[in-house]
Amino acid sequence: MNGGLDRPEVIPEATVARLPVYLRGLIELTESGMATVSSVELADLAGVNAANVRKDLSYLHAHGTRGVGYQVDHLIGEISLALGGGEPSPVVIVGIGNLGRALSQYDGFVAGGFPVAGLVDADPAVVGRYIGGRVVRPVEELADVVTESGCTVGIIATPSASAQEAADHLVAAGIPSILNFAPAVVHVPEDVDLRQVDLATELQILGYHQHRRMASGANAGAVG
Amino acid sequence: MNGGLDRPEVIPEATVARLPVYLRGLIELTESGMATVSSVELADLAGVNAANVRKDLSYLHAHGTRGVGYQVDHLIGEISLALGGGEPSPVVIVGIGNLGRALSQYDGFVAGGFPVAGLVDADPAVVGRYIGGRVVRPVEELADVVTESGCTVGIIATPSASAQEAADHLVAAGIPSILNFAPAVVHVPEDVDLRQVDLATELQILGYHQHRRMASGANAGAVG
DNA sequence: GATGTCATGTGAATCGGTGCACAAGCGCGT
DNA sequence: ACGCGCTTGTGCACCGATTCACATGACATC
Repeated sequence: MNGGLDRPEVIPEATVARLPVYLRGLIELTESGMATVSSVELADLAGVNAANVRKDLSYLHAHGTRGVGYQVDHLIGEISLALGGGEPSPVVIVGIGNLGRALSQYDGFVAGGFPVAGLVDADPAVVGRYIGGRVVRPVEELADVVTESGCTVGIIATPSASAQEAADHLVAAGIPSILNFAPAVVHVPEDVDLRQVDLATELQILGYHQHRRMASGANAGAVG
Repeated sequence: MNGGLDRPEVIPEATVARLPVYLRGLIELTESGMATVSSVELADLAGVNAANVRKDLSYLHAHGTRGVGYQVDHLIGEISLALGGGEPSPVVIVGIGNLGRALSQYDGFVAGGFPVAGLVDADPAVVGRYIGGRVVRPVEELADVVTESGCTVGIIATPSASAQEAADHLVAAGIPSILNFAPAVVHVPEDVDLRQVDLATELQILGYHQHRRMASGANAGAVG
């Protein structure tokens, strides 16, 4: 088995989450003209431990040279390959409110290989409007939008109450990967990959730490 | 020691990250008129394991009643208390581009106890404009904005290149909690709490899973 | 060609988190 | 008053992730 492939079958989830950060740092290095990078430098750039970087990279083809470091361009190629094969994955945004509009014009998406290929909304008052040169289509046509543009990623930017409905539409349209910005828990079949980005939750986590810092600071002066 | 307090000194980070999700579910339950909730129901609502819910709640004052469940309103009070003491924490947004504008009008913030108290930007072309009834002030006045409104949370919505500068400004203004939306690693003193919300990274993580699913699906037909 | 310096790659210990499984306990119906 | 069913609270084992520390190995210099 394995057909002669020496690429590891699976990359730990925590490593996958760091690869994009490494990639960004490496691209910066390329622009600075650096040809090689050590694990210590890359760790500093990504804000993690150096041994962690080395172990992460050991899951890829990306072998470094002892005493020298890693070849930046080779590393970029390997990480890009791992993160989707270098093929762009068009995304469709469901829910064109404040957030949806901002996301549809966010240039980080296309730069990262995720061009916005479609906008849909359930509100007839929004359907037909043009946002950044793209027309908003009705949610009923979601399956068509997906078929036409080959979208593989869906972004939910609806109000919380409509999030589950939006997810159901995306799943029905055959979208395998969903990014949910609505502050609501949505359920999807287990073969669909769902990630949650929750601004309010992040703020509340910050609030907890702040609260605790003040409380323990007043009592003991120790923070952790 | 402990002065008679029976509240645990520290709540695990993973638990803290789930508390806001529980809180949202509990508020929904209140609106439905439910007075009590079992760990199984709450777990289903939050999309986690029931034993996990019980263990999480055991870190709070929130004791349930065996055979009955937890009292919804009491639970809401305890979680709110843990997550910042119930006091609203005004936020200041640095960088009023597409994302900053969307965030400044995002109603989830004020609903979660994080009213937007100030907008600042480094671009003179943006300073002075009104967004949702609030004027954009120059970044040089950040310290004044913080002092006037009592902001305790800063949101970085600048381009990546300006993120570190924005963070430095926030730190200098005495902000203890920062939420960074820019796709860049920023460094802050260790007494400052920094959280990263990176849309591009999230998409790339989705891209990895998608890529792997296709690759292993073509070879072995097994997905994990 | 030998040697010293530097950085990779990894074994192993540790830490935090998760989830099962069960004992303890509360309330309701009979 | 008694027992049954339901739910909490938690001990324990498992798992993934992190980090230290060190052996391995390459390059440059003399």
